[in-house]
Amino acid sequence: MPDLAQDRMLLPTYEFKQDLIDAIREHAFLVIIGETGSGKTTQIPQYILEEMPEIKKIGVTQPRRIAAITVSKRVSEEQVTSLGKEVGYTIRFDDRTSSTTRLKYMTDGILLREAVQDPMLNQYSVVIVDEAHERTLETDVLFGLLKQTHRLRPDLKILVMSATLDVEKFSDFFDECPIFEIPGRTFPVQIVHHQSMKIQSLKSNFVSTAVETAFYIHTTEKSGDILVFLTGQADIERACQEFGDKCKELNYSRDVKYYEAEYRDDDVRDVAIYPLYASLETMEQRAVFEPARPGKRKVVFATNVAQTSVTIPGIKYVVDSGFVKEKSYDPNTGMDALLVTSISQAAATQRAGRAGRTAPGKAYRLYSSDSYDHMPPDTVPEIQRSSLLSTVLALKRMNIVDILHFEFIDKPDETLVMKALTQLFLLGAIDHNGVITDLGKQMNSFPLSPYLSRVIVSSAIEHECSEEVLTIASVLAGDHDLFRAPSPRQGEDVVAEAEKCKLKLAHHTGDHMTVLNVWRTWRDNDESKRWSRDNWVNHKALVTAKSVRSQLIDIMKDLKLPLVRARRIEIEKSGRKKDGRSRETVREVDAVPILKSFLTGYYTNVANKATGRSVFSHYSPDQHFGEKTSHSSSALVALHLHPLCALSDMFDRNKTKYSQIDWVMYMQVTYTNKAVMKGVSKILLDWVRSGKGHERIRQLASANLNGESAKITSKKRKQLLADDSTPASSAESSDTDAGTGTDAELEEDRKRLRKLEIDKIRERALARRNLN
DNA sequence: GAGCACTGC
Repeated sequence: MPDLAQDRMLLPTYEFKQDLIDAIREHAFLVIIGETGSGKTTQIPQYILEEMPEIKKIGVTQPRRIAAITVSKRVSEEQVTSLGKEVGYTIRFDDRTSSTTRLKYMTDGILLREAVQDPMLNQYSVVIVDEAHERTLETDVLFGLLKQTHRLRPDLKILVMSATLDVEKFSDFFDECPIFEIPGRTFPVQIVHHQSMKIQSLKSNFVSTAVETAFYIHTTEKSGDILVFLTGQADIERACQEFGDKCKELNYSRDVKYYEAEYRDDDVRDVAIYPLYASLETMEQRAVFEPARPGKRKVVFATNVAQTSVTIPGIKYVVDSGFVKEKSYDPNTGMDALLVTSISQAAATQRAGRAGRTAPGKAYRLYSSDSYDHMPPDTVPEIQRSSLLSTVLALKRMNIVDILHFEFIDKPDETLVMKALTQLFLLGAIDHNGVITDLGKQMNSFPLSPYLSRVIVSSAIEHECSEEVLTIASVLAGDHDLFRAPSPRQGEDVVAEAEKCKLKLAHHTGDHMTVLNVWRTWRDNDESKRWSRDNWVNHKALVTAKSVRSQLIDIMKDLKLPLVRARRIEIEKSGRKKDGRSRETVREVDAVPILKSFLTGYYTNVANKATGRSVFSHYSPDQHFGEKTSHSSSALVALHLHPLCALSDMFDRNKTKYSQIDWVMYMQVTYTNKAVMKGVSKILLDWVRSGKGHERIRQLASANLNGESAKITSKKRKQLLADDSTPASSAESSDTDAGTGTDAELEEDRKRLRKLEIDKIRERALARRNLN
């Protein structure tokens, strides 16, 4: 049995133990830099535990659930206690702490939730924010909150731990606190740049270049596994294919001396090729983490999962394409853009570092060192490229009313904040003075987007169908697709079979009721994994939804919101003509109250379909008020159905359902090379017009949403709200109702504007990156 | 006809 106590003394942090303790005693804030393997995450909290008996409780945050679990397990072993006693962890759905817990690892989201309950964080004497360099949305908000808490509770110790060297920003933010540097224990990585390649020209062919480079490494470098960073599933599958083809050629020519000579290391002629991205089934992923068999070289084509979330043992060579797929939220259109962009220097460093975990390594960058020099030093923090709806609501809940002047380490764009405030007002979560309402408080209790929370509340108190809505919301809350799509490689029969399964489960009103159908059929089949597999349903999505659902039920009970089953209605179905009679009545859940509930949250996400076309255009309710408000800017973006949507014509070869679509609501829209909606159901426009929320649009202009009293005049606010980057033509067209002009003319307009909008979105996404 | 990565009382 290994001597854990002795191992601990061998870690780089050990020789700084006393200095660290002294520094923590002396200062309220401390920044600690420690590279991977320094032991900072496991050791420093233990030093405090052991050497500072006056400390009550230590909280350590991690950006990922897995890290919170594994680290706390390790530490409880080192402390020779069982997990959950002195040392424990808390993550969503899993609390392994008790009244005796003095060291608690948790996700940053948990601490954020706790801060809403108790802004003073009274249970903690020390709070440690780990992996601060990742700059997650939650960490950034915690920074601001912790600084505020410190003013009220000067005894609270706050430690920020980060891997990057560029931490002066953290220190500056926390009153220029001292920075402690702990040497890491990684191996040197030699960096090789493709000197004649500019990153701009690489963009069109980085996949093939990456494959060639990996192949070059395989044939010329000594043993050691290869990790190739690409951007997404499509890239990765193509790369695996191309690399495999190249290797086949090579094996075919084994007898030819020329090829033989290319091997520098005779032991690794054979390769095992692995794709790695998050949506891979767990089983398919597992093999990547096992060592390759002797004589084989592992070649892994991966997304950014491999940059932060998972570590693959044995990697000696890294190929860095220089690109990443990055999500950024556009407050003007309310759309998420998911675009391939070049990475930051910090990301490049992190990728290269993956080659030196167990031995000296080598990183091949597909771009020149000049291109590297021109990359932005840091990735834009998440808070500057996300919707701030939940964040702003949580801050308002903590009575932080003036969000625009909240102390963020990096301020989000004002448009981003104003958009969140506007939407929260439209949802009824804040009032005219920017103060949270009772409804807003209820909404904040749910671990969901404020849109979905609004829907749930409404289903309980207005539309009497919370049982069903809860189910649908639980599934939609996760971003797994409910159906799995077969790869075309599996053959036409399989594709057809999958489509048949989906058609069988699809509901004619769209995705919401389809979710309910799938859920109930899954329950009827004992929640069996086999049933999911056979019916091309994503089992994981349902299992996760099940725990979410029971969590939501607990919250409903706390809030005293009733759980009500939706009414059943009798529907006449034309059955088979067995005995000459063709009718049969069935009792079914009434879709109307359910869809109406969803509309209370998503009434600004409504689109209508151009006649005979597959394109939708966004509807702005204020068209009917004859005035233009901020959110009307997206009025003419062309929207497309995601192919997995129940209403997509993929399910309906005769396109009967499809042609009957007039108005729809959607839960989400993402722009990649066009704007694609997910979670789409048919609605009636009257439901929108008669909805409560609709009226709030009119009231918007006179509200002081940020809540800073009279600091911003209403004129100034209108300016802030107005989308001045929208082309004038689009602004005008959004004022005129779709009733004027012929269909053909409108279609022309839409086409033209769609192009403008798309260029704008791309431009803005890029501009935001370059700004920072 | 489409899927970067995380997360939540």
